Amino acid sequence: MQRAIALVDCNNFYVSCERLFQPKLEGKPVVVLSNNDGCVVSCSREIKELGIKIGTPWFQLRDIARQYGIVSFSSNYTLYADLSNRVMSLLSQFSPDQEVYSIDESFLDLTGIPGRHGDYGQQIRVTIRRCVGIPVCIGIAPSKTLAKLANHIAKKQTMYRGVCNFNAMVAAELDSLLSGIEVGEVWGIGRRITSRLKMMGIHTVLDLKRAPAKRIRAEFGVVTERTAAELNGECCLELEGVTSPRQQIICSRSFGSLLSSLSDLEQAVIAYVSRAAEKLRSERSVAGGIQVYIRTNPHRERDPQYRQSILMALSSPTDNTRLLCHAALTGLRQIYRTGFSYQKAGVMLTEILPASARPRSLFDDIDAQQRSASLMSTLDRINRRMGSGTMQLLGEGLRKDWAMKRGSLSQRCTTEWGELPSVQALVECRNGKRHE
DNA sequence: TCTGGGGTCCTAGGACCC
DNA sequence: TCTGGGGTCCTAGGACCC
Repeated sequence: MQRAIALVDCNNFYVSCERLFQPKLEGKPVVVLSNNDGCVVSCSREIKELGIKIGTPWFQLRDIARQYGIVSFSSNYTLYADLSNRVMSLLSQFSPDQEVYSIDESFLDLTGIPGRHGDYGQQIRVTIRRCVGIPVCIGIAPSKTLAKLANHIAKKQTMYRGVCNFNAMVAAELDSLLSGIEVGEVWGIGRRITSRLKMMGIHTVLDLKRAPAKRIRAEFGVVTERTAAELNGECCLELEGVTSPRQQIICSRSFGSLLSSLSDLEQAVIAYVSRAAEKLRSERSVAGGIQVYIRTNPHRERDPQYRQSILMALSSPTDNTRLLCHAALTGLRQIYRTGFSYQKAGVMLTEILPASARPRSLFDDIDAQQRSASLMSTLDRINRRMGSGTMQLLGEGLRKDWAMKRGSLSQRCTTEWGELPSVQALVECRNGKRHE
């Protein structure tokens, strides 16, 4: 039986989330910005039509934004994560085998599901739109890589009405579609490989599909070889149903303004370690090492530049925020240099293993460990219930001059009682939808 | 003035061993 | 003068993804 893998991808996901509660923004140019309102990370169709690309620094768009009345939002991850969960949970009802690939994408295995998969795809679209309000497009194909491309076409070519099924096409039709797509659009073919492929005369997806496997292997390695095989309909990448525990947890951020004092950096590092440790405990894991790094702003070429990182081993793997902070601060003091303006710091938890597999030592202080575990779980419970950051280490500081800028943040409409939309706003939402 | 954050996998090369 | 071959493990860095 032919494999049928569907890729469901939300359209301009962050922008769609914002529009959901402000339907008057339908048809208007809207962008969502990264942390610190730095770069564009999601943009509406109207923005793409203006030639603006994802990743463009926002300050470079100030003039054009005024000219075209662009509406901008700071990123509201609480809102996006909640709406994503709703989409994913609905999608899980359409297939026994789902891989949630990212916040706005999910693979579904449709192999063996009876009926025409194109119709099934339309049914999925309508359901997501009606129940959550987010528009999605769907690509269906025998491999994940081809499903990605089918999705790309479903988004670009309106004649497919949001669902493109490669499995329903004859070979010549498919090849003609593939010959019209640049090779850089392929999942797994990034900027570097694209330019090297082009030097070899491989420009389109069809060119890569037809390239000799041995040559691709020799030039680019096993990963790209697999990608090419997937283009030929060979399914090399299986769906990964259960998410395996992470191997590293990173928390890093640029500061709202440049920092130079060690004490400011210490506050930020304590805050980042706290976030990372919270994630670690939520996965019931412990970490054996913690890496800290700091850097100046590489874009300010005239300023003296410095970047350094250090990996600290822990005497025994732990999930305790205070122990992790102690290691991180020891490291930070070793790499800190005076005379620089720092723009960013980060911490990375490594050597992660399940808490149940933590090695025991003869010298473990069982009492102290139990007290620490109970302190941490109380901390997490309070912050889950009362909101993140309700209870924190004093070392994070209270003023947080370094905290990131989020100038145009929307409400957390679906997760905070205090930020629920008013009845009137909801009526406006509904009326807005009717006009579509 | 202002340029994000969080991940994974693979490979090359060095250290070390027999 | 001529200096092997094969294996493992670790780390840093590159490339990719959203």
